[in-house]
Order: sequence, then structure tokens, then C-alpha cells
Amino acid sequence: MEGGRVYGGSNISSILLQNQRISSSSSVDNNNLLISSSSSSAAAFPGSRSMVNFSDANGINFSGKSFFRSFDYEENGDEDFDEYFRQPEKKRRLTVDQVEFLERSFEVENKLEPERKVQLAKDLGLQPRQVAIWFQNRRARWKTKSLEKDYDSLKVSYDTLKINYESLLKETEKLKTEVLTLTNQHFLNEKEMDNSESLHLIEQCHTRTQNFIPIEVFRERPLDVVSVVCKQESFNSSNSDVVDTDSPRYINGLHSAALLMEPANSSHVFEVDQPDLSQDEDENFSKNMLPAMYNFSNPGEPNPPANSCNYGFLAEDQPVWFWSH
DNA sequence: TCAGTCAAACCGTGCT
DNA sequence: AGCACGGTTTGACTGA
Repeated sequence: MEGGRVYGGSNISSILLQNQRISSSSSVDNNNLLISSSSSSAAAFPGSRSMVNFSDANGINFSGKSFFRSFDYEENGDEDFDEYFRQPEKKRRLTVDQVEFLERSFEVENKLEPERKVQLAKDLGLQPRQVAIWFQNRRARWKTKSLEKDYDSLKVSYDTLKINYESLLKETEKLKTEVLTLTNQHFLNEKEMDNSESLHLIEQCHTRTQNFIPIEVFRERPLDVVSVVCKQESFNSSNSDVVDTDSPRYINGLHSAALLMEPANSSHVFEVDQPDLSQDEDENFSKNMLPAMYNFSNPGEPNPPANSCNYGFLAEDQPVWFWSH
């Protein structure tokens, strides 16, 4: 029905019928028109300002209360009373008692069989269609509330899972850091054990450096030298295990000494800007591996012996030597 | 029967 | 107290 809808239709006849009942309700006998005398509902709505209440009247004047919520019989005379029922039908709410009764019935069974509908309508003094519509609306609104409940429940579950996930993420990071620290410690221990061997190798290197040319360009970025050294290692060996401490060229945690002694005509020495190794990879490598091996200023880490790391020619004051032609 | 919608009834709030 | 206003509830209807 469009705007300005008048609530009539099939219902208007019921209202008119009820009006007639009101008109003739000066007799107690008419109670049975609205509520079955055998029904418990008559007692269920004592004092209610409803259609049901109408039948609960003491038989004289509907207990002095209006039949409909918006109509006050005491404030309106008989003329207004008649005029009220001549007005186009307005929507009227069910009384609290009627709704309670319907709610209880709905809790028992939210579907409405025809017999039950008729019985309820009889008990409540409503049209069967009104009862059907009430159940229909009730089911729809129950579904809405149920969906809202489900949503809230799922949201709580989601939030809990999210918190757990973030907690696990932090734990993972913490464990990774721990692994890195332990690896560093492992390298330092290995380094101390190899000190004697590396001293011997360095002495050998010095005896071969008579034809070397000092190149100081790497003084600015000693880490790059380390990077070159390590890349050289992976290039020269199919075994790219950088931390292979069993390798004969592994010296003090460095693979460097022998590589740095490589002849200057080697095309591998100046591959700092090699395109096959991105800056990111370089950085990651430096972060993940090199600092662990060479960053001895790391707080909490013991400083290496003075005669250990310098053997790799990485100290700033030490030139890097290459083979010359 | 259900989803969507309308509109009356109701309720809370702020203003005069 | 009375009024206006906005938001919510709820009875009723329509079309699928």
C-alpha cells in the first residue's frame, strides 16, 4: 500500500466486527465472542488495555479503559467514541499481554500450523491473519538478531585468533634472533680454535707479497671487500657453503686470505657491482652473515683477539693487495 | 514462506 | 508542560 496507507483490507472487517462487539458488550455474555471461555488467556490478560481486556471487563463498561491503546474512553464522550470507530482504521499495537502470550507460543514453536493459528487468534481476540503476520515478523526479526549474534561471536573468535597470530609472530622473530646470536657465538668459538693455523697461513702469504701492489680504494668500504671475498668463494667453488669451516681456505672465519692473493688479472676481483647480486641481496647477506662474523663491536659479543681479524686485510689501516702483472 | 518495505506508534531528548 | 524532532519498534503489505 502506498503512502498514507490506511490499515484496512481484510483487517478492517475484523475491526468493524470488534466495534460491533464493543457496542453490544454491555452484556457479559459477549465475552465469548473474543476469548474462548475455556481458554486460559482470559486470565492471562487481567486489566490489559487490549481487545482481550475488553472481554475481561466486568461486564459493564470495559473496566472504564479504552479498547485501543490510543483511545481513552474516560476522556472522550460517547460521540467521540463513535467518531473514533468511524475513522479510517489506524494501525494499533498489540498489548503487552498479547505480545507476551505470543512470545511464549513462539518459544515453543516458531512455525505456525493452521490449527494453532486459529486457536491463538481465538485466545487473543485477534484475527488469524494478525497472528500469522506477527509470527512472520517475529521469525524475520529473530533471524536478524541471530545473525547479529553470530557476527559478534565470529568477531570475538577472529580477534582472539589475530592476537594469537601476532603473538606467534613475535615469538618467531625472537627465536630467529636467538638462533642468530647462537650462530655468532659458534663462529667466535671456531675462530679461537683456528688461531694457530691461520697465523701459519698468513706468514706464508707475506712471503709471496713482494710483487703485490697496494690498492687502497677498499679502505673506504671494507665490508665491500668482504663481500667480494665471499662472492669469490662461491664462484670458485661449487660448494657455496659460506660457513664451511672444514674448508682448507677457511681462516679465522674468513675465506679471504688466499682469495685476496689472487692475481690482479682475475676478472672476479672487481665484481663489486656485479649485476647478478643485487644490493638487497648484498645487504641481506651483510646483515645476516657478515656482521655475525666480523662485527666484533657488537655489544655483548667478546672482542676478538688482536691478531685474528686483521689477517683478512680488512682493517682500515691495512692495504688490500692484488697480484700485478 | 521469506525478504523487503512502508508507515503508525512509541520513545528519548532538547528547546521554549 | 508542551512541542518539535529524530531514531526505533512493530503491525501490515507486496512480490518472488
